[in-house]
Amino acid sequence: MELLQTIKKSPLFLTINEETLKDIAKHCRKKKLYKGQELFAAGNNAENFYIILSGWIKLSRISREGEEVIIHVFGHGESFAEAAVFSDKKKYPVYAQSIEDAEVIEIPRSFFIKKIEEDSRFALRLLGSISAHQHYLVQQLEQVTSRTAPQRVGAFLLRFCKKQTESPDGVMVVDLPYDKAIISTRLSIKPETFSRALAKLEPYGVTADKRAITIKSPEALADFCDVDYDEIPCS
Amino acid sequence: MELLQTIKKSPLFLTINEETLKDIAKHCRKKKLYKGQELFAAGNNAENFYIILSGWIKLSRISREGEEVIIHVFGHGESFAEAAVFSDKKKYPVYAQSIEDAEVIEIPRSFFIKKIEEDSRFALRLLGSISAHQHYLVQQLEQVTSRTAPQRVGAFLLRFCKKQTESPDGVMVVDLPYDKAIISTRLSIKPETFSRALAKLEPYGVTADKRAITIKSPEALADFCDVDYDEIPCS
DNA sequence: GCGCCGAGTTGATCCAAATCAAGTGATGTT
DNA sequence: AACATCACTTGATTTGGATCAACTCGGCGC
Repeated sequence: MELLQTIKKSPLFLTINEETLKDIAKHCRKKKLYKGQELFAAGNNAENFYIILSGWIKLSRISREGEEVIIHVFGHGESFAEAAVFSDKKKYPVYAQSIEDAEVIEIPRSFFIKKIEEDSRFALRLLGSISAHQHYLVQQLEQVTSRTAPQRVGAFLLRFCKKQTESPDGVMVVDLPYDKAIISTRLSIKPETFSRALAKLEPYGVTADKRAITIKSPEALADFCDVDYDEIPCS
Repeated sequence: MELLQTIKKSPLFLTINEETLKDIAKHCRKKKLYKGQELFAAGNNAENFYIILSGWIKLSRISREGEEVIIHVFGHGESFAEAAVFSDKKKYPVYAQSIEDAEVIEIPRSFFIKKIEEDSRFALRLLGSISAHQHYLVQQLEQVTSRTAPQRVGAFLLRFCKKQTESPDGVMVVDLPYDKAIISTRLSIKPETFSRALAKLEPYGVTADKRAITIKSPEALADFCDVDYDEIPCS
């Protein structure tokens, strides 16, 4: 049962025993979304938070002029909207939309509060999760404020792209997770700028073939982007 | 006893009874800081979070080139560093420094975890507080990404400055809380740009006299800055 | 095979903010 | 009173990214 497996692996439920996990699985709902479908709108009452079974969900704000700012993009196994659900106003501050066909687990606040009352570890797990989101936002604010477009693109490649291959000499090939237009909006640059920024990384051994990006020198790229090499997943 | 009064008023301890509040006050430490003193550094073990008794504390990151990015500034009665203390790594991700002579209440994580275990409302209060911080970061990311410098300055005047006076015809005078250099760094613009941006708000009825800013038409300013007028404190 | 559409790229130009430099006025020290 | 320092402002110039336009290429439908 895929839902139970995903719950088991979620950091939200670390250290929780199997019986309780099964009980949780019973109280959660699966929800399927097609590409572009809205899960919730900014201002909606925040009754549920979510864990992703498949696909990608983007959280965004939209200005009065219709300009979209992507705050975060979440993928398989990740949770989101916890902060909104436990905020004082209990309203979603952002729009949630699926980038492609997706499936999410919906966890009701009322149910989770009962769990917290039974066992405070649930609260601590939740705090851990929200803290990770907050850390990400701090990083993004720093990136947008003090890094150039090429640095931001390079940091994205190193931090958020799944490795396809990695050879002993350090050369790696990573996959862009979704359309370049989504990536560029997430990095707060325009698609034309994304193209130019990617091209500017060629001196650091970066070449692109559709969604497959080859990085000949990950450490040089990390240095250029002012990214801690130790922070890169699986490096 | 000022410490107890501040704790009483803190949203972290909303609905907690007087006896428990007194007990909490006993387990917390006061800490005095002089202007420019560092409270904690990025990477330090996060053992305590804080509530401010007096003065201002800024949280910032510093790039390899030494450029400072101010993530947030906190003032009287506000709490900070909760997320770091309850994160998985339990390390501060930012530097904390006092902008001027300040005094803070230090709350140990171990003590607070005991409180959570005794009464889950402590966890819910903490979640509310961290959610508010996260909401602020989302707003900042949106501001930096899609608003011009004058819009950001105007939004700051409306949202974060204490009202000195407000007359029946809507004219208000607000005070800048600290140096313009700190404000400009917080808004991710340079001091020269801050000066020019402030001047550009004159058509919206904004005039400055040292730290006192007169806003003849707050609603027009709110409209220009794409700020919800309803969101402005005490409007 | 052809036409259309979407995703992405490239070229030319513009502009908001940064950078660099110099100046002003208030405050603090001697 | 004189001088130094700090906070801030103003002027001139540069620049990274946006904007606007046009193009390329691959996928899809007929």
